Amino acid sequence: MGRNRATLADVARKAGLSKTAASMVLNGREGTRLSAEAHQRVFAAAEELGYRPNLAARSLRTRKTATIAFVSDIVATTRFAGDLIRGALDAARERDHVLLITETQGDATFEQYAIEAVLDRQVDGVIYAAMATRRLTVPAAILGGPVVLLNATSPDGLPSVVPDDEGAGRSVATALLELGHRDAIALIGRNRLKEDDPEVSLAARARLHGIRQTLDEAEVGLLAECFCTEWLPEHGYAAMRGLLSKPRRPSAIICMNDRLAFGAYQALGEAGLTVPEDISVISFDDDPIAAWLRPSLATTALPHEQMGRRAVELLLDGGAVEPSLVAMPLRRRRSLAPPPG
Amino acid sequence: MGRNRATLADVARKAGLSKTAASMVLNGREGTRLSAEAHQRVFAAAEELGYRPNLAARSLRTRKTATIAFVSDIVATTRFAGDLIRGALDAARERDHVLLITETQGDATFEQYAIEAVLDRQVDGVIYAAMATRRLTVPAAILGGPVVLLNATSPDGLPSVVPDDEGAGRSVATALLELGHRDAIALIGRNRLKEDDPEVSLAARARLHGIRQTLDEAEVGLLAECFCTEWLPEHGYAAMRGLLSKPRRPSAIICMNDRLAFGAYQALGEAGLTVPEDISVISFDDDPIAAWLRPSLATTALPHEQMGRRAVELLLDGGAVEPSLVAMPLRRRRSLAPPPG
DNA sequence: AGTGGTCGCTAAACTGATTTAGCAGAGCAT
DNA sequence: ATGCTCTGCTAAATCAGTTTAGCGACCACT
Repeated sequence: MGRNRATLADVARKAGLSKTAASMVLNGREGTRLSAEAHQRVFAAAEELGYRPNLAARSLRTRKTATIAFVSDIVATTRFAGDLIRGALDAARERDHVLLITETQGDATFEQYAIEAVLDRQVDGVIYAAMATRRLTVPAAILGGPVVLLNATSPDGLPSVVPDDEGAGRSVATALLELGHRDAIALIGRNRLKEDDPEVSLAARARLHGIRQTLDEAEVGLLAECFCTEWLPEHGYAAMRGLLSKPRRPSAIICMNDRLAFGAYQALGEAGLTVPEDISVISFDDDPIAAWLRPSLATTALPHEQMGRRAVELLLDGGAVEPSLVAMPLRRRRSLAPPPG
Repeated sequence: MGRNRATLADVARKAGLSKTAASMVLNGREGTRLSAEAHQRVFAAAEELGYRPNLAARSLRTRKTATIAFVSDIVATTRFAGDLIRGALDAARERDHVLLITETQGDATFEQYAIEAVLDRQVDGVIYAAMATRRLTVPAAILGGPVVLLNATSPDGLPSVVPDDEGAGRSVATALLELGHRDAIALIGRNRLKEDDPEVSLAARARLHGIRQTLDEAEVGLLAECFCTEWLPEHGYAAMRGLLSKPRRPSAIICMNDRLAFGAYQALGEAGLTVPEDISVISFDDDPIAAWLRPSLATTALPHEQMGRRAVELLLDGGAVEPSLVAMPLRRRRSLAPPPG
């Protein structure tokens, strides 16, 4: 790859100057007393030779690589990972940096390996990302340089970027209250594990808290709360069937994520009920399926792209130490209507 | 990041040997005449100092970086990208390599930038990936070193890895024939643009060809073929409604991808028809929603993870020049049944 | 005339590895 | 005693940049 590229020495020779002069000119160093003419000659030579610096050589001296490590537990399995990466990629490009991506798959050996691999390559900093918003402990090895946690927080007080799930909970509840829903709001997706163990999830607790807080302020109680062992369509389906078997039918359903809502839609369809005329549905995440459902599903979007971007900014530009909360915008779609009757 | 790491010189000093000796021992060079004792002393010293080589220095000399560039048009917008990357990541790790990921967003300027950024970093090779299987022309700049096309082919005859869409077409048609479907099979998702322009898609034509070939051999014709401007749920929905408005109802539907099938399910549900008792459905991709649908959707899986892996193997280990076809396994699920009546 | 300062530039050191060329000593044959 | 080979090891060059220290020419001032 890239044999016979012109070197700085070539440029210097062609410009009739020393390597030192060429280096200084090309790096735009202030305060050198090189003549305007020398500048021109160097630029012309570099241009003509198609000179591009060898970054390995440069970083050997400067210990900078313009490379950021993006270490995550699981890249692939969530549809969101791509957005996280894309945001980071964009922000990195704007700052002339590039991303070295590795995955630990939640395995300690792989993690060890991944960390060593990136540290050996002298990355300028590490973004340590989790695919589910949660608390985690970062390996000591990377603490030697800048680190930003993405979609995670840590007890070490490292800078971090997380979505504002609590705000999303408030948005969701507010949206229903504004439509006039009061005592017949049901919740699908309670989950003790996710709510109580921050190493599993921070989102569940925050979403629930936001919802509760808003409803409490309006002096509204939940009609029912369904527990689900996982947040998958089948669990949403089962929960919805359970709700429909009860005497009082809810006027609105809040699902803890879109996949649950997808399952709820299926149960509603089978029961011959119509969204939103019979029941409104709203949820969290803005998974692509939310827009594909009929009727389209109102939800609050996980701002993954923005989060990825923010993480890079925090890493390179520095910034706040307290967790950086990124707003989750409400997507108003057709699954919302005033309560029937 | 990684200040005060031990250098090779430190190891050599501690072992009471020269840098040369230390280097040779640590690289396991054959044919050096260094004593067993010298080997031990070097290993011990390296271990004790926690020595890790500075890869910038090494690659300055060797022009190898153990780094592969993964350049793609669009990482984020498809749920599949993650699998492609994951497969590549795994294979790279097994070979002690690491992935530098960049995205061109289909923009020529970004592409130029991305290519320069990775070449400047002296990557050992480039994987050039497309998110939709298609033909493309790779930028001349990367032709200086090893290149593998992933999910794409090029006129240059570069090594490439693509899914076996034609085989998938045959699997799909065969599955229906085996169940006894004959003259009432309809197809959703014909698309002239995708079928005729290889720079847009190679999959559409190949899938169609596989289906046709198998049906022809069984002397079965398609009951109907619906054209769709895009392969999104709404188009599948519209197509399915169209089919249902005709006098003869199909016994089975082949959708060109799972999103179309999702839309078809919605139309079937609204029409009060049951899958698979009234109509069987089968499609392509194995999008996560396929398993989530009720009933679960039979489909042929895009083997993205394997493809990513294969691309890295081809790049590092060399191999066949003709396009490497990766099989698309059939996922038999509940949406299949013999024709009614 | 001597001194000091500024200007415009360069030689050489330095980064941390790999690699080439070759040296000192031992053993052996002549 | 001399020449030869083999063993076990090392000095120094090299990769392509950045950075430090400083050199010679010219000018102004005393």
